Amino acid sequence: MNRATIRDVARKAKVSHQTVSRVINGHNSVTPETRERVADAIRELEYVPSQVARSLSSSRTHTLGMVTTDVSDHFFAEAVAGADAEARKHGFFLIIGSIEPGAEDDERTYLRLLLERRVEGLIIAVPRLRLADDDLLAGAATRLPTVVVASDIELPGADHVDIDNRRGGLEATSYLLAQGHRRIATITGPLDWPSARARLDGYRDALRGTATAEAQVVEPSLDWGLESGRRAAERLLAVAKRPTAIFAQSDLLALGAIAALRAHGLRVPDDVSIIGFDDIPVAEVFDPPLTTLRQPMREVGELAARLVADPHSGARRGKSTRRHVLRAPLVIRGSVAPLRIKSEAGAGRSARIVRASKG
Amino acid sequence: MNRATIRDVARKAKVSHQTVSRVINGHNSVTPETRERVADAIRELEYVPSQVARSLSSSRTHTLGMVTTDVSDHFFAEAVAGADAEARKHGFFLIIGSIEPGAEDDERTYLRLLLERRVEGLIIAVPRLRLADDDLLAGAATRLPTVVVASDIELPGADHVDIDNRRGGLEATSYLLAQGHRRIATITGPLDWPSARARLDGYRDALRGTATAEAQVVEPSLDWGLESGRRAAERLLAVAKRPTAIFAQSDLLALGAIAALRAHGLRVPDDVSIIGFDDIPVAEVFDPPLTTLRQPMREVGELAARLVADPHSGARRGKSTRRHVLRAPLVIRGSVAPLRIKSEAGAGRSARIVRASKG
DNA sequence: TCGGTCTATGTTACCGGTCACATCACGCCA
DNA sequence: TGGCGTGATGTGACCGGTAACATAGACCGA
Repeated sequence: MNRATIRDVARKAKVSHQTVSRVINGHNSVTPETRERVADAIRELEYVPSQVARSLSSSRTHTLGMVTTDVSDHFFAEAVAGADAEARKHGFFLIIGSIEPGAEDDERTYLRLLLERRVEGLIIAVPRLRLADDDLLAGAATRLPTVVVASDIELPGADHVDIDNRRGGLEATSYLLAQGHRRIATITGPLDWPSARARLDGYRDALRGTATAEAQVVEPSLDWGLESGRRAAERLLAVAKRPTAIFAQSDLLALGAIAALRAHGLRVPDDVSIIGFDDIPVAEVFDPPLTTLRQPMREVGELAARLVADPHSGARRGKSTRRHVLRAPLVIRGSVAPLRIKSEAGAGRSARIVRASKG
Repeated sequence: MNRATIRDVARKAKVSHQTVSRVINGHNSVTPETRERVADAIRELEYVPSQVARSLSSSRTHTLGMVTTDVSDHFFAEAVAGADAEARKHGFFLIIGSIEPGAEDDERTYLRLLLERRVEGLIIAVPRLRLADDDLLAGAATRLPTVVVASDIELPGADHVDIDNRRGGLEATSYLLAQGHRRIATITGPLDWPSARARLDGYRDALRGTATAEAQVVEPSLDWGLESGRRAAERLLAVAKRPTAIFAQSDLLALGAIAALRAHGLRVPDDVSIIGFDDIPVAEVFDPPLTTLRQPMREVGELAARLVADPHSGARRGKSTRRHVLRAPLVIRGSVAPLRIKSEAGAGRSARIVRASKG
């Protein structure tokens, strides 16, 4: 038994298929009586209109496409959830092509799938996009509203939405400086991520402004994860001049680093201060509660979807590229302490001096 | 400038549109020369075939639909990622209707949207489904392959995939018993979640088998989150007979509880042992590393998609409901210690006795 | 040499809606 | 009373593919 069509309903209600269409779409010029008859037929036949046919004839799919890094990454999942909700508000359906780590070749495949499905807008949330110079993407960006998220690729016709990573890196480091720290290390993310580079730039900006500060950059080989943080911290500990504070570019890196420091008998924040980046859900309940910068990924997703879905708010094809940057606010908790000089007596003083020189 | 159609390509290549169709679909009986000419035309016109038109005429959408609880929940995101990957392996595209907390009325809307888009299979991953008795869902389940995930609703014609929560609850509690604990509390999830009820059943199963054991059930009012865990632990501490071990039904509840215990000067696991459920990414790096049961949500998603996408592996409409249950293995880390009797001397003995009585 | 089979290609209908336009009945006003 | 605007409904084409069948050579064996 196949699904009923609009003509089946029409026959049953003894009207034309067009009248049925009018009822479905809530058109005004239909007699209440007719409307009722049609509604009955729809109910009896369990008729569900075909969006497929509708899309073909109206050439509107009410669908937005999003190509994203693996959604099992919490932050991209947040962005997806935000975009999804916002898209729906504008009457769009979001369909997602999620790229698994290691399957980066799929980027093109998924993009193509989305285009074949005639999405009416495109959100590209793949930080290390291989498609940057791809014709398919370039063509898409000129055809439909396109927003690039968390990536610095140049895509004519596309808007960009991103976290202000550089400023975030600057603020994280400045905060450590303000707490009196001078020997401040950073554990970066993988430097092929634009966000990692931007945070590193911010870190350097901050240190540049402070003559006495010493930089120490550790780049983890692999990813943003715990294990990388742990290993990076191990490397820091092997150095003669141990830092008094660490800016870890992700919360997981921070947590991994804390674990490694603990394993070496160091206390956080008493011996070493740590600041993260992300504000993952457990950051708050960790011991110590992690001081970090909150990445508003949900808002990023929402903004991206709004730009794509709402023709009035930008991302119109052909328009020049606009950059929307969202700030990552500092969340102060317990993993950063003022610098303590060796003798207990000097503990508070150092911090006070810093504050004085700042204000 | 509108997208080129198959007939535009045909005109340019001086063949019929059918021949173009043949080339696109890799049909064999086309001269290499013709194929080449068509391919050139496709390239020049930047032709991308319309999946919409294709679906309409072939009545195949190659699309699976998934209705899920908010994907910003890590575990559902995992399930979605698994289902997505598996669906793709079978040549399907997964489209998702994610229900935001508080917008449960959307369940029906999204289900309907999926049906309008003529999905060829359905994955329902909403633990507390309001649609349980809905005609729309019932009709869908008889029409297309349907799998219900992590829910105990009865849906004729649908397969079920779930974690073995009861066994998980049993094993968590048994492990605490095996460590010598007798006063064991549980912090449940919200009891309108089937998984929470099943874990509670498992907990009771375990205690029933041990005459000397004492149960203590705390149900958090709201959710599975940190704050609920914290509050639940507070309530436990207010009781005269303090438990020596706690089975928290989620890792976040566990972490929240640990935070509360610490705030009261209690050490984990020295004063109170805690076991969680989930194995979230940070469980491993927490201090102490959390002993917990790993929920293989990715596998759940994969299995669900496989059942729906592969007609040979079940979920055929009309067939009787099958139940597939995945085990949640125990992951032993550092948040559970053997029961210590007040006097330090007795510490190890208690645990030894238990082990002996068990083997 | 001729019908039969196979290959390459073309022709036409069809999928299930929407769109543009046609039609018809009715009421109103000059 | 006739013309016209308007509301309710119907008709046929069309969206861009696929499916089924038709056709025209080429090859092949009897």
